[in-house]
Amino acid sequence: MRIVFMGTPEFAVPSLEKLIGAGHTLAGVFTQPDKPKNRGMKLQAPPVKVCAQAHGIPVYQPAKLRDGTALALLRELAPELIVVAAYGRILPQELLDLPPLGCINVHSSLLPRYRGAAPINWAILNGDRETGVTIMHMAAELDAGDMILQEATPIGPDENAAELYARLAVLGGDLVVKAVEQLSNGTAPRIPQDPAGVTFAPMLGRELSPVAWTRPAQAIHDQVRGLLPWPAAATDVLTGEAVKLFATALTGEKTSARPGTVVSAGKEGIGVACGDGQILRILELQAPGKKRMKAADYLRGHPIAVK
RNA sequence: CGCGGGAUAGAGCAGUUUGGUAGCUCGUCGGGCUCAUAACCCGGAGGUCGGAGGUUCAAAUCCUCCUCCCGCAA
Repeated sequence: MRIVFMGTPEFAVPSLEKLIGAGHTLAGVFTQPDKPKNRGMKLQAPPVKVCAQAHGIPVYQPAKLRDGTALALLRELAPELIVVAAYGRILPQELLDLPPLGCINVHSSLLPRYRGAAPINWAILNGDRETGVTIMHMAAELDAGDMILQEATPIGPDENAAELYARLAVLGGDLVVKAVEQLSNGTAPRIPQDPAGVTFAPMLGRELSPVAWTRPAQAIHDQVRGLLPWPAAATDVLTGEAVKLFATALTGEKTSARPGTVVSAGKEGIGVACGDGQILRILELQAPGKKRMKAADYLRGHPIAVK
């Protein structure tokens, strides 16, 4: 099938690669323009661009989708179907209407739950035990279109959002290939989303980082896992400066210490008292200006007083 | 030229201001103690102090340039 692919970050790469692998004709790839990012404000090419170029597929990075040039370009490319995966822009109706088979989207949640920008993170932050990937038709309203395929996967008790992100990206790639196949032979279902089950997953922000140790250990464990790789949970109970937490472990051990108290520090990690009386063990952290390291390594150069 | 921090033994850090024999905690190796141990005691190995120049009798330390890493901001 003749397809135009639209996507930007790492999440979209497996979908693109699997569509190529399935033998489809990629007429073109749309991705966000290179943007000045990071230290030194260097221009950074989106992962999808790198992947597309490696396969010799023409890459387009329009700054605007509504000035007519994108529409003209798409007419020229004449795709039967547009596949979108984390493109990061809203497609105007005129683009949605262009391909004969329409536009489909790879979304990393079990819709109608978690419409929006950060579904993977919110599934973990809320303590969900499973999530998944949905392939759906695109509608004017964000992530609200009729569903074609959906696949669930359990969330591991210690799995973090970065790991889950990678898994769902692959799952989404497999699923989108199936959906394209069904669309091409006319067997694709259209399952409306149940309005009663709709929830939203807004973009993450730095304000989610600070850990409130008065919360239960499980909730903090979820926070640490859900906010990776960015913005990451952070706490200042160790040294007074904000330290990012990359990995924690539930111990099941009880303490009567006040929440936020450091009750142990050794090669097992750093134990901190939580609101429900349980001890949460910090396994991996990152101090300002430092690299991410195991808690035991951190302790060698930064002795911590245990109360 | 967006702002800032950093690179010293396998790991994490101190030492740099005020140049003068390379230090701490841990790991590692050997020995000892012990019913036993991730505990304790004794001893050892391991570092061109990120790289290249410069100043100096002498540079981890002062000057110049480079490479890589991290935080903020976007």
